[in-house]
Formats: sequence, structure tokens, C-alpha cells
Amino acid sequence: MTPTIADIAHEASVSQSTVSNLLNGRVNRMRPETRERITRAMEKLDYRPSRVARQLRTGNASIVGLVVPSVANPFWGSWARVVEAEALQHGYQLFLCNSERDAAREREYIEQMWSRGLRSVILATSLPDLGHLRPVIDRGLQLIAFDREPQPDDPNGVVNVSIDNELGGYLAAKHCIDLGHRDIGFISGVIATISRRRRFAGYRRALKEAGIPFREELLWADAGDGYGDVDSTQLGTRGALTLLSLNKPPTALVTVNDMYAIGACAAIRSLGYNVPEVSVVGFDDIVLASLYNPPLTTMRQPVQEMAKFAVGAILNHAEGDDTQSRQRVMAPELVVRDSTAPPNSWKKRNDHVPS
Amino acid sequence: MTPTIADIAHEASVSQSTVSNLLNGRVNRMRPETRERITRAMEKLDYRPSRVARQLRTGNASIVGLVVPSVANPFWGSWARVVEAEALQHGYQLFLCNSERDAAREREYIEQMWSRGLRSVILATSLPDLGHLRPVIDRGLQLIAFDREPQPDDPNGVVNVSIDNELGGYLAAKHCIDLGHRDIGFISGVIATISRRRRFAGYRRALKEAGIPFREELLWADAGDGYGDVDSTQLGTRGALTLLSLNKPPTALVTVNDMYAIGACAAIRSLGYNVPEVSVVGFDDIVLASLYNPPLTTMRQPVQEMAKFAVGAILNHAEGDDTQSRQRVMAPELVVRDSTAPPNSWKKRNDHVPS
DNA sequence: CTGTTAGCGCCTTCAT
DNA sequence: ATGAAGGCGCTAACAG
Repeated sequence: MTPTIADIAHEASVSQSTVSNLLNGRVNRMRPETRERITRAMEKLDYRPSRVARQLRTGNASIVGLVVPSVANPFWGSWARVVEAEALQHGYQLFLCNSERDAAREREYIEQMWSRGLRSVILATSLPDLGHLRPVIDRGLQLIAFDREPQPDDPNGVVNVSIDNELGGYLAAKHCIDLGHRDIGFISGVIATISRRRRFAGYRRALKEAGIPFREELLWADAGDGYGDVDSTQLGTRGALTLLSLNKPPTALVTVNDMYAIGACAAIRSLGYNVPEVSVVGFDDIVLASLYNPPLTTMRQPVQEMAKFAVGAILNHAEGDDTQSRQRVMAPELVVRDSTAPPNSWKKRNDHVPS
Repeated sequence: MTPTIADIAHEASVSQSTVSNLLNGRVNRMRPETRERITRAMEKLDYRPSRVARQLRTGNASIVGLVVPSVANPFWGSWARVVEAEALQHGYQLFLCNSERDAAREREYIEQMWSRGLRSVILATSLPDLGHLRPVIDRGLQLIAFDREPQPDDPNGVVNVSIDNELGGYLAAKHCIDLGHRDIGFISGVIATISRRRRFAGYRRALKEAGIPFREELLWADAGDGYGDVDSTQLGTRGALTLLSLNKPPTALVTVNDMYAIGACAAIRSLGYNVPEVSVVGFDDIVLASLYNPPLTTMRQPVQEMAKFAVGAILNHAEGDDTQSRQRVMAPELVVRDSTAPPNSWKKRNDHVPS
């Protein structure tokens, strides 16, 4: 049915090895004339080598796995695209899965990948504990953890790539403080991930530095039934509604990603205010952030560079080069746009607030 | 290193075939005691069957391929997630690629998939001509085309799933007309895809039906260097800027997807107007559409049902059931929100337009 | 320069 | 109830 290497060997009246040699670039081992004959045979039969067989034989899949929380969140979508481009450039394909931030699914997927012969996967998890993956890692899986700073009890050999989340949280909050805000809310899902935990830590540091006491009630870290990225906009909405109904509501909201921020903006409007009246800062700088109304102030992640590093680590690993750094922390960048402003305007209208 | 079936056969003092039998559910062919021993051996060695080997032997990968223009567009991101969920539910994994709407990449990817043993792929293309895929299809690849109504000279056996795009374009334009608009722009990338072509046709039908002559200049279908979905927001922006600088500018804009619509909204604001002053209708109803400011009027695609149908077709095909329908056209649904309004407000301010 | 050979890990008749 | 053997399509020594 589908032609195999044997078919074309036959067609070209040579042995399989010669065909294989051609296939693998060992061209100099045959005379041009033979080569020519083989090439023609391949064309005639429209031959495509079976990667499955090849992989079984060589053990090499040249596929990199990528597990993200959910490509429904545009940030993960772009991240996936960037990684794909980077991988492609080096002859790798991408195998993409959505974990929904569920440890069980993460594990399931990664073991699937392993059993399909993938030996390197980039995992966008921020779960503090990588214990559930230790079995596969011990077997030899190369794990590149994204969006997650290294932890003391991580399994050996894990490579980490992320921004400095603490700094991100700090800069976001500091920006609001510099603008004159004193009551700054922090909206997050459950703070079960390292990145969120650290962003929150940065936020607190900024407050402390400015001598602003932390008000517990200004932290919204409610659960919801899950904390997938699908409904992060909804969480942003709920968070903002909750915080703005406090007796002494915040005048600025720091959120944990742009989807939350957008949800929060919608909530603010639903309360009858416009956005810079209550300031909002997002995180990630997704494409839509700059096109939102008003354009979102946010923390940009250097996605390109991170993808380059992640894929680079895989390449080095594949080449047996183990001298590479096991970790990379990049700097987030504050992008100031119109969703943040001094607190005055809000205060002016403060008495209109529906009770 | 990694344990194979032989290792565990040895460990359990049975033959490989017995282990294999257990692996494949032929449990009744061995006495419980044997089975028990094998199970323990597998646990002890933490055995995972190699899917690669299995696939080479059986020819079955249980992976469905999915090719979309770009997961950076949230619509494709959600679509991918929905398909993944549906596939997963039936024991299939998803192999995801971004084509950037480039025929060469489409082809390249699909052949890669074929050579990896995938036998069914869902392709979100709208290219009118599927000729570049004929070779693989003839080999036996099952192709599910998404977002693309069937064409007369399609290769045999192609399954098509899409909404009625003509109807979508019609409803979008009709909505504007009903609101009182007479000058309605149509913003698209290059209209090289069937879906866009048909949406445009629907738009024209609505005009005609209302007795409004079509003004060529109100169609913006400029090229740009590519028409990937990455920069569709930019195209939306450019389109809106162009149309609004006409002598007799449109009072409403029908766009080809929500990303374009959002780009168009940004353009409108940059000209000093607010959005319902110039009405905008999007397409797709991505999550962010309802959270945009103002919330976007748009055409919703029944993503769930379409995914169900697409994956269902694959399942039936795998079971040799060939009695299934080869095509499904679903109805889009107009979702009216605040980005559309009667034309008055715009006209009122019309003389303020920067020249 | 080209062919022979021995697997990669698993599944599946066909015997026993 | 279990085992032996052949082969899926390809690669990589090793011979010739």
C-alpha cells in the first residue's frame, strides 16, 4: 500500500541500505548515477519514510512537547506559537497539550509523551511541587519548566525559565503607588502557583517600601471551582466586584494577568465607572492589551527570548552538551498605558457608588 | 534502560505473548494467578508500553491532527481546546500545528502527520483549492475541513464542517441595515478564502435586498504582506482608517472576525470617535468580545457542536462506518451588543472629522 | 561503492 | 493457559 524503503530499493535495483544511506545524507557513499536512480524511484512511488519506524529504530522523535494551562488564553496561545516557530527552525515539531493547570492531567500528558518517544517537554506549570513528575524525570525526561522559579526540592536536571515574578508584582504595585494610590487591590485566582505567590510578594514589598500598611481585605484570591485559564476573565470580574464593594474600596487594582484585568475592567464599567477612574494593571501584555479600551497598563513578558532559551536548552541537551545553565530569570517590563491614572477622578465620584 | 515487554516477561517468568495479551485486555486467556504476577512485575519495573513500537506494529496512532491558522488568535485557541477535549474523551490525543494560512506549511505539516502515522486530520483552512493535499488524501488520509464549505472539485472523501458563512455575512449586514445604516463598510483581509468570500457575498445580498447600491470603495480587502491571524488586529485597524477617511465614510463596519473588529474599534477611537458612533460588528464571538468596551456585536459560531461533529466523523471513519454524512453546515447566531447602534450619533459629529 | 545482517519494542497467528 | 516465531519499516555497523 504505502511504499516502503524496500519497494524503492527494488524499484531502483539497489539494496535497502543504499537507499537508507541516501535518506540519511550519506550521499558520498554511492556514485551519482545510483543516487539518481534512487531519487527517481522515490519520486515515482511518491515515497515518504515512516517516521514511526525511524523513531523506533533511532529512539529519536525530534518532537518537543509543550504543555500549557490552556491555549484559550491568548497569552498561552502566543507562547505556543513562538515556541513552535523556534522549534521548527531547528527541525523539531511541537506536540501541544492543555493541562487546565491540573496536576493529574499534566502527569498523564507527560507520560503519554514519554511513551511516544518524546524526551524533552516544556511545561508551563507553576505548581510548587514537581513530585508527580519525578518518575518520568528519573527515567530521563528533560523537563523545561516555564513560568516557575526553581524550588529547593525540585527533581534534578529540571531547567527553569521565567520572568522575575516578584519584580513584576513589585513594579506593578509601585507604578500605582507612584501615581498616588494608597488603596491598591490585588486580584488573583487561588495563589497556589509559585508565580502568583511571588507576584503577590512583590506587591507587598512595594507597599511596605512606601510605608503603606497591607489591608488583608484588598487581596482577592478566591477559589472558584477551578482556576483554569478559561474563565480567568470571570474571576477578574468577580474579584473586582468584591473589592469595589468594600467600605473603603481600592482606587487601583493589580491583577495577575491580562484576562483578569479585562474581566476587572468590565466589572468596573458595570458599576458605572470608567476605567482610569479605577486604575487597573494587567500582566503579560497580550496583543489585545494595547487594543483594549482603554489600552491596558501591564507587565510585558519577553516571550521571544524565553522561547529561545527553552528550545535552546533542548537542543543542547540533545547534543549532549550539559554545560548549559539550568535556569534563566528574565526581567518583566512595565508598559504604561491608559488604564492607570492618579486616583483623583475616582475620589471625585466616590459618593455615587451604589451601596 | 527503559523496561520493555521482554523485561517484564522475564521478571514474571512468562512469555512476551502473555504479557501482551494482558496489555490488550485478553485477560481471560490466563489464570488470575499469572495475571497477578505480571501486574506486579509491571509495577515493580514501572513499565510503560512504547506507543511507538505498538504503532509500528498496528499502524494505529490514536492521535488526531489539528491544523489551524494560528492559536495566537483566541478563536482558534478555543477551537483547539474544544477539539482536544472532544478527542480526549474518546481516547485520542491531539497534535496541533499553526499553518499561518500558508498552503506550503499546511501541506508540509499534513505530510509530517501522515508519516507519523496519523490517519485523520482536522484542517482549518479556507483555501478554495485543496489540490495541494490530494497526494496524501489519495494515500488514505481522512481530511476534515473546517471553516470551509464544500467545493465542486474537492478530492473525494473530504468531510466539511463550517457555519453558513453567507448567512453570517448577510445577518451581520442586515443588522446594520435594520439599525438604519446605509453606508456599511466591509473589512476583510485578502478575500482568498471561501469563508470570507461567502461572508462578503452575504453582505452584498443584504444590501441588494434593501435596495442599497454596493459601493466598491466600501470594501477593504487589502493584502498586507501576509494574512496570517497574528496581525489581524492590525489589518482591522488599517481597514477602518482607510474606510473612514473616504469622502463619504461608512457609518458601520462589518468585519471578518473579532480580531479585525477590535482593531477597527481602536482605529475609530484613534480618530476621536467612540464606537457606537461608528458601529462595528465582529465575527466568531470570542470570549473577549463580550468583555470589550463596548461589548462587541458579533456572529457566534457553534464551536462545541462543530467539534463534536468533526471528531465524530473521525471516530466513525476509524470504525469503518462510512455511512456518515460528509458535510455539516451550521447556523451562525447574531449576538447583539453595544458596538452597534443607529447612525445618528455619528452623523451629528460628522463634520468634526479630521480631514 | 554496495549489500548483508541484526535488531528497535510490540503484536498476533499458530502451536503446544 | 502459555510459548515460539515472524514481521511492522527503518538504521547502522560490518563485510565484501
